[in-house]
Amino acid sequence: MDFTITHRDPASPARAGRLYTDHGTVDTPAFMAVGTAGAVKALHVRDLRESVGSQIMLSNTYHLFLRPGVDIISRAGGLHHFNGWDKPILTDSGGYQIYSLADMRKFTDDGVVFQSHIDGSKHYFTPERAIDIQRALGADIIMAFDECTPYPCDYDYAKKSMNRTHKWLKRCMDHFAQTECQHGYTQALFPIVQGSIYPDLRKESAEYISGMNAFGNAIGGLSVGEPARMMYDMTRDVCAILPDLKPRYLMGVGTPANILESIALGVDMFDCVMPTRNGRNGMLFTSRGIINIKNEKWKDDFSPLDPVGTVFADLQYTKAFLRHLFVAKEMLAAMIATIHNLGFYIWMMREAREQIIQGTFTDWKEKMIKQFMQRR
RNA sequence: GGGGAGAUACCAGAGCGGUCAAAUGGGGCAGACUGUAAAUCUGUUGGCACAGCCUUCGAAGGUUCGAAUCCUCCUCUCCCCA
Repeated sequence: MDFTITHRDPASPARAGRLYTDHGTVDTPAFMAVGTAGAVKALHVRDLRESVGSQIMLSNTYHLFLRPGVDIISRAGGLHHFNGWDKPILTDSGGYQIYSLADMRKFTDDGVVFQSHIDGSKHYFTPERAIDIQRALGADIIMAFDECTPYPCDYDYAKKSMNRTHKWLKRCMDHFAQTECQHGYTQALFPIVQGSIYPDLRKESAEYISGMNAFGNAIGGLSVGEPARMMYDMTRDVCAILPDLKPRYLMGVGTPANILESIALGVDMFDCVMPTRNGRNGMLFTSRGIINIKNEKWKDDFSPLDPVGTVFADLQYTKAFLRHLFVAKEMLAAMIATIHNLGFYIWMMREAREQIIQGTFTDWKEKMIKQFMQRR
């Protein structure tokens, strides 16, 4: 695996690069579509690849562990073989579920007991186990087992949690070094910076994480409800410390504006459920702003979804028809919205990359963000 | 022809003398959603000069301090028997 920065924006820390994996190349800045259970909801891998143009997708250790189970995926030859996506995959470690399933978990001395959201059964995750599972799943990039703190989070807890994440990281790194991918290709482990919204904790965490000398590094614990300003401040502080030549991954971000601002701070990789989930709920990200396609005002708007969109569905379907599909609760509504939104996100990343290469990123970014501020 | 049941807000359907502008579903409208417990959740859904007032429960009369709820009559619907 390799990562090269090919261009730098003259007016900001933004950079364009290439991430090389055994399953192909990822141009950065990159957005990863979220396929929690091994599938991007409402989308075929063929459309993810050919229509949307994704180069990498994300899946979740916790969900795949519960269903269908690690053994099945391992016997299938790894997640790539199981779900038919032969390009790069990143798996989250289950750390986020410690946060989102907060009322169904219990910390012990060296791990976390989870209660399954599916059937209530109890399962024990440790850093070592999270690595073992991700070795068996076989994603190209795997994540350290961390705790994502909520917002707001008091200082003492943030510090305690950060220290626990650091201890877990050490165990993840050690266990990672002692094990191998089960499917014959290279995997990289990304550690995760925590520290909530406290600059000194973020600094401490970023320094600790940098010292682990991993292939790439992630920033976690943001976009959990804090003001965007805070998120940018934390991201800026952390990026200033993380190794310049290694990929930086801002986990769970975000809105188009969040992503563009974070690219400008030197982030290379993103993932977010927003284009898929919000799409299924009727929110469309278009080149002319954000729209709620379920609103009555679109009922007789026979213009294409996005006249300058890059996905076939953008010209194939009208706003009025897609609104009708949502109102009628047709499955096709979710499919069209998903392919459109992901197409938009991927287009935006390609364009951002191109603007960095051309040296015009900063001006372009400002113009784009103004467009996203407007709701139509 | 005989016997019975019923008409309530956009729809279905509770309510059966005051705490009813009227439960609950559905539908409509709007909002939320950031490493997915989410094809989900929340709000709202008679009018207005909106902590109050006005007009509503098939129509018209009546009883009562007070009626969607009781009585009379009218109109319409459905069911059973022949």
